[in-house]
Amino acid sequence: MRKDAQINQQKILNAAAKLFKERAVSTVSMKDIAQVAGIGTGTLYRNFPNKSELCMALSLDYIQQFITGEEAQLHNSASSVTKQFENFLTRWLEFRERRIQLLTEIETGPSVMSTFYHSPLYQQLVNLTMQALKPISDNISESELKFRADMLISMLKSDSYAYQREQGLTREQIAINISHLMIKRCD
Amino acid sequence: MRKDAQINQQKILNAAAKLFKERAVSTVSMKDIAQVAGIGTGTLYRNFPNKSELCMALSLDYIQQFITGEEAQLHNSASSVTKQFENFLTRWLEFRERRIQLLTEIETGPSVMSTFYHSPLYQQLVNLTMQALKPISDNISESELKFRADMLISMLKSDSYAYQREQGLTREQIAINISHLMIKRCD
DNA sequence: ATAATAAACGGAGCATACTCCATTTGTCAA
DNA sequence: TTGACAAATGGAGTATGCTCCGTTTATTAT
Repeated sequence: MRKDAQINQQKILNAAAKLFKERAVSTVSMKDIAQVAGIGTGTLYRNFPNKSELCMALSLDYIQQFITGEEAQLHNSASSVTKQFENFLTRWLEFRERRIQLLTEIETGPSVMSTFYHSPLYQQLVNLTMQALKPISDNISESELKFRADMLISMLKSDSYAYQREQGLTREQIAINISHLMIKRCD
Repeated sequence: MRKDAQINQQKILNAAAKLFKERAVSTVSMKDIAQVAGIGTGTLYRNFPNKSELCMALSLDYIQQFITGEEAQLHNSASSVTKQFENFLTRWLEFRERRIQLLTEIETGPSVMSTFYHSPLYQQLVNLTMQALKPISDNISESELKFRADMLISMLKSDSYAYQREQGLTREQIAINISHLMIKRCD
């Protein structure tokens, strides 16, 4: 990679981060970002083919941090597996709320779902979710575990989650409902 | 409502249906639709505030038919509740595949998720899904049943479903995995 | 019939995502 | 150092969703 290209990529990321701090992500246009970065829109689009992918790049750090934090927690088992799973869900929902604008942009990108699902970001998320699901899923094949992780992530996407909140459910109630749904109880 | 307005609304629906038959939904622009309908774009947008809502209006009939058909089936119990639920899922997935373009347009509309979730279309879907879930969900509150219906619909949205198919799962495998997930088994 | 008015019309115009390609620039072999 | 060229640049241009508002039209009261 040429040196100027690398510099421009950094300029873009800085400009986007700056603008996203100042105003709502959805109100920042690609032109704005190019302008603040001091480059042409063509250059912006070569680096990031669309706004969603730019947001993905910006989310990488955050997600990384979340995952690292969770992997540390996962085996600090101070409570029942059920409680542990509920806590994991709650923290994931907290994270979503904190980064809701970026995540919404990523998840609603035009045809970017195809990109998102094939990104390392998604892979890492699936791996973490599988680890969280494993203790509460006895006798389950690896492929079915993967399926459930995909479904769990799908259930908690921005739109769906926002709708549940709007219906009056709290974060905790959602976490509990989800855990009831995912945990095989035999009462 | 003024007579001319009603006529124009019908002209729009006809034009859209015609164009959507001829080429992919995503390649048909609102301008195209207005042109074929023989009206101005302003008129088009007064009738349908965006493409997603136009697609919703066009889907109404299809969904209605599906729901009517299912309500007839639901109580024709020739098999176990589990099998019945699996069949319901399979038919829902068949329906999705047949109408995938319209449904994708509806589900990925910009900020239209808020509209979609509050549409009668979604309410009907939730009601049907709740009916299908009820026999396999013992001792569950009405609100939790609603939650599960929401989640089931969320899991099977276009993006998520397309991803699973791409991963190599067949429609039947997806139906089975979902039913494993939703049914409380105590083996 | 006619006038008054609210409702609907339509297309010019705007904003924004994204593309195209003539021009510039960094890199590297000779 | 210099020449050649692949790589990168940038902004004009295109497509499309959507809005605004001056004009037209259906309806209703008189």
